[in-house]
Amino acid sequence: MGISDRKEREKQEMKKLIIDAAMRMFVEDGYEKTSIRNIADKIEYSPGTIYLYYKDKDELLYAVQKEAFSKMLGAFQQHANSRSPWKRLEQIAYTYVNFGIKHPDLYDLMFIIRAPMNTAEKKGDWENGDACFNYLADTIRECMEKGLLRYTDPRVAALSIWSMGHGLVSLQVRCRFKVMELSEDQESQMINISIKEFLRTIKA
Amino acid sequence: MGISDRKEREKQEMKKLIIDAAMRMFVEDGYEKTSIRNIADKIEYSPGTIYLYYKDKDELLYAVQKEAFSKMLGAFQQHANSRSPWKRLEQIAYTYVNFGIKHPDLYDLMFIIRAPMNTAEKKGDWENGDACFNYLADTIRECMEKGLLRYTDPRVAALSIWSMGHGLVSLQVRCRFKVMELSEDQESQMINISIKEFLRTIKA
DNA sequence: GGAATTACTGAACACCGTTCAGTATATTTG
DNA sequence: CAAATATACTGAACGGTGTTCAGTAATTCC
Repeated sequence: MGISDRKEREKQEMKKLIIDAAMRMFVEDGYEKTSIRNIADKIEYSPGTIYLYYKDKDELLYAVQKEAFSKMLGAFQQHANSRSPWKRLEQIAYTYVNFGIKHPDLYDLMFIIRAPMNTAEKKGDWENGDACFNYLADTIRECMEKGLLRYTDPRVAALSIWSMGHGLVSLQVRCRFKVMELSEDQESQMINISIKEFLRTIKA
Repeated sequence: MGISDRKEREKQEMKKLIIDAAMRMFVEDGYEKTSIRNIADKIEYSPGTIYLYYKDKDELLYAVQKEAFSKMLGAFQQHANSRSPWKRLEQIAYTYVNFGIKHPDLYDLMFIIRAPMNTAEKKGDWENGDACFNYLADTIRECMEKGLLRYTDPRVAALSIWSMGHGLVSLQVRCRFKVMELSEDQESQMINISIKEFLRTIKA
């Protein structure tokens, strides 16, 4: 049946049109200014149309989040691909933090705001972050097999390393380091030193 | 002048009435459902009245945030008061994470949401977190004086320790650990192990 | 070509933060 | 004490939000 094939294809194209517009607005104008109405305006459709393709805003954000994660995975593949598992772990850490600071609005969507996790809850699982998390988890496993890490449980290692990275990024993008009264330069410098020191302390 | 004294007192009482109501709604109904209108309803005033006492919602949240920080300071004083600086540091870490997980909505206000930091920006400084941060910073300084920490810079130490704690809490309250597919029990257990391991690795 | 299906619209609903002319109360002044 | 002034508060209105749905226009089917 050629027609229903085309219909399906058109539906997918429309969904892509929507999340591409959303993604662009997200990066350019920030999360706060990306409303259903604004997205509809941008793609020259009525607000109601968006609801024919996504059940609600949460589901739309979930789709955009997926895109953001594949962008992060790309960054990992490009900047964290050393053959040495330890070196790769270091590269992952720096790439993660750089990504967060360079794309704060995408980082919001991926790790900070509550929004798209309701959809993840409904769907029963949250597949979006899988590939990125496994990139880290696999590297950690490799490191531990070679006895390069001080951890005994790879899950604890992943949880800890991820938390340290996320803590640094999220306190920085949410301006909480303000309390330390550092200059911008000092702040980003100290974040880098923190990563370096942390990696040093977890190394076997 | 007795009358203007009373007027000033009444003004302060009204401000307190507002933030107390806001604080209660925050904890009971969550951040999302705490609107200016709802707060006004609760204290039986019109929405406009609130704007006679707080310039905007951000400034109101800033005031509530202050309360939340004093609550956290109270928790520190109660549960992290060992004479031994190292033990106190450990207590601070556990108290911080417990506080965040026990009061996720207050934690939101203090460290996650963007909101009240605009007011902090305008005021030039962010005094709200001062006391809590200094509680940590002082303990770190004491530890370092006694050579109990592997860090060389106390600021880096504070940044790192705080980030680890915040990373654990915020990924947990925002359900991002979902990707690891752990049971609730496992998750909270691993968070505790992460803290323990982290403290072990930074100990000199 | 006419009927049935599909795609889309845009007004309407119930919220939100915020403003402001108008009113009611309290204080000061003559 | 009465009039004038100052203060405290109201609630409708503005422009925004996410979401729904009756109605319309286009497409596909028979």
